[in-house]
Amino acid sequence: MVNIKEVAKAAGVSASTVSRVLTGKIPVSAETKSRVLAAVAQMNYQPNAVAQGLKGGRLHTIGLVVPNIRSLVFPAAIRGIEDTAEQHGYTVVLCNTDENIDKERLYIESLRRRLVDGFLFSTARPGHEYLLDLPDEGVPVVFLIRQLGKSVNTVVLDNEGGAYEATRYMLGRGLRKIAFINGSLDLPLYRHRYEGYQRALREAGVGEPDKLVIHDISGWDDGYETMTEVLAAGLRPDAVFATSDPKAMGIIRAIRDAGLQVPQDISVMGFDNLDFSNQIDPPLTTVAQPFYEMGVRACRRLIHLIESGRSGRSKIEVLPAQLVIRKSVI
Amino acid sequence: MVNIKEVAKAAGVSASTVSRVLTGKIPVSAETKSRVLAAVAQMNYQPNAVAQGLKGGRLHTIGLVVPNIRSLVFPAAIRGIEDTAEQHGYTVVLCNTDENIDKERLYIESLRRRLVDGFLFSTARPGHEYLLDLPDEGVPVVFLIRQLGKSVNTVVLDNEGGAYEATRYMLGRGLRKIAFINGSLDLPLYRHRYEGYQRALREAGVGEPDKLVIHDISGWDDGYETMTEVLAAGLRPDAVFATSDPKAMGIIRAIRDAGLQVPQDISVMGFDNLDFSNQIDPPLTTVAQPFYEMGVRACRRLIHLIESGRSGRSKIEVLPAQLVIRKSVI
DNA sequence: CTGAAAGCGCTTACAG
DNA sequence: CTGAAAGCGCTTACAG
Repeated sequence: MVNIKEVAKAAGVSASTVSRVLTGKIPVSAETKSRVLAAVAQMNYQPNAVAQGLKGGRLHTIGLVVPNIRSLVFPAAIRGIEDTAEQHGYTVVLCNTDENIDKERLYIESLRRRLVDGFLFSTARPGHEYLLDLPDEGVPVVFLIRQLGKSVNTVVLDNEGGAYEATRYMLGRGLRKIAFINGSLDLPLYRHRYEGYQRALREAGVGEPDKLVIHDISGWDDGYETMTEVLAAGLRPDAVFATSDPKAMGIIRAIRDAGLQVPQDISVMGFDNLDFSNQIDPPLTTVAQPFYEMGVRACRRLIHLIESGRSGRSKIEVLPAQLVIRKSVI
Repeated sequence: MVNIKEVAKAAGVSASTVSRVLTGKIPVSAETKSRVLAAVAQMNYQPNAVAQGLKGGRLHTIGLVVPNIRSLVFPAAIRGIEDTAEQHGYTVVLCNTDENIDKERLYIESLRRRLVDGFLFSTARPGHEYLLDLPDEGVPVVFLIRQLGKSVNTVVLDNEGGAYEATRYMLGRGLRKIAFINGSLDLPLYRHRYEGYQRALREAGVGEPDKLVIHDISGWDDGYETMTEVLAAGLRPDAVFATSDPKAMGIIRAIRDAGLQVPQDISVMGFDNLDFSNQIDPPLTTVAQPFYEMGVRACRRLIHLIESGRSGRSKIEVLPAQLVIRKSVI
């Protein structure tokens, strides 16, 4: 690839001048400017980003660390992140940790070697408190979807509010015995969903159903097994609130395999509104997360941190959830 | 972050020596070596990868360009790529093009500015022939999943063989009138699936069903509409071979919405074996693509290209497909 | 407005 | 085996 010296030579100026024309901050005479620009265009010159990075200390690159790229929730957010990064001239480096803390540490270590100007994490959870030290070491960091403490800038969903609305909706449909099949309470997002569910029940004067509030369930297979056990135990909720769409999918399968119908016999509420949630049978009534928007906000905030050079007061931004009514709740 | 000079000072040696200890190719006395290593460990020194990249010309980074990260097929391959890259000390930069050629060009341009040592593309298709020029310009390139011409190293599925086996299986189940709902024939992968289907029919002495071979269908909604029209036109295939799982999902929905049952009235064969294909009702019989393995092979090949520094003879590697029998074919 | 010089943090011939 | 020097390709004070 052609470098700045060759361009300078072709334009009959010094390398400094070429650089000044391209960065555009320092005045250059119109005449030389056009000469340089012509040479740049003609030689198809692109400044070497690595050299720029070495000089300026920034490579205009963002490290995005997600627990699992196959989980369907992260790809949606990634698009928002990517689009925003691109608009600001940043490139996104994607890292998948499999929820493995050693893998995460390795990535952070390797990317901190100047390859990355800042990090976006969707992997925050108890046990990962060391992430909280990064800002103090001068590394710009934003958390996304998952939160941990209050000291780091974060973009999350209003999980409590979303679960509250969904539960209220089910109560409004006359459903009373609403099972709650939840993820791990280690994650604040599942804790908050549980709190939203509890608040709605409390306000309606309805108690939590016995043996039908189950935590620590993850994914479709786990959802399937859990619901199969619930039904095998002779428990018959009016509805099941699954705190993720994959869980809802497994739960629907279990209900059907038990010879019952959704929503005629048991209603099912999901949470996420993943791409496929409209495609299954019955189309899933669920709580939509604005994944794309969360990605955009988080990325903007990070770029701001990077470019302003100071951390400022950290802020937790909470985006509203939205109930999407389809056919899985009666 | 601490730099090599500070480490050198702490160890009482020159920067050159620190570098030599760390790169390990040039002999250093055991005594100084241990002194340097101690300083490195104590100061937690990590060489600045950007400076290394500027010097050596390589940043140990791979650009991965996919058409759509939300499509469910790419995330599976990405894991294989990422794991392989990590093993070899490479980082993956993910780019999503939305099948938009301008976006693709922009990414290539920005990443070629030395940020990336080579590219992995899953976006090859007619109209993107300019990708074929990259190897000639000295950029290591490997195509993955999609192919274009024969001049670039490529890792793809045996699409013809997979479709052939699937069709043979359906014929073996006594199904004769097998509709074929396919993607765009612009992509060799769909052309090859069509050829496999044709070969199986031909060998069985069964003709292609009238009006039931439909190309250019993409995704679940398109699949749903197409199948709805087929049924509305009074056509009643014994089976439908959908050349992607999302299409199969939409087709199953359409069949059910028309008051028919899968597989009792109409069988449905998918293609991909995505994560959710086992979760839907009925669990999908489909052709599995070894996405992870394709990612591994493609990434290995690219790293080999990068490190050997020569392009060698390009090779198209074809991995076998595997029929996964579940419940959607009678 | 413009050029020559210094320097970003490394690596690697060149001497010794 | 080890240090001093040069250089990777830029950018940016420093002179003029």
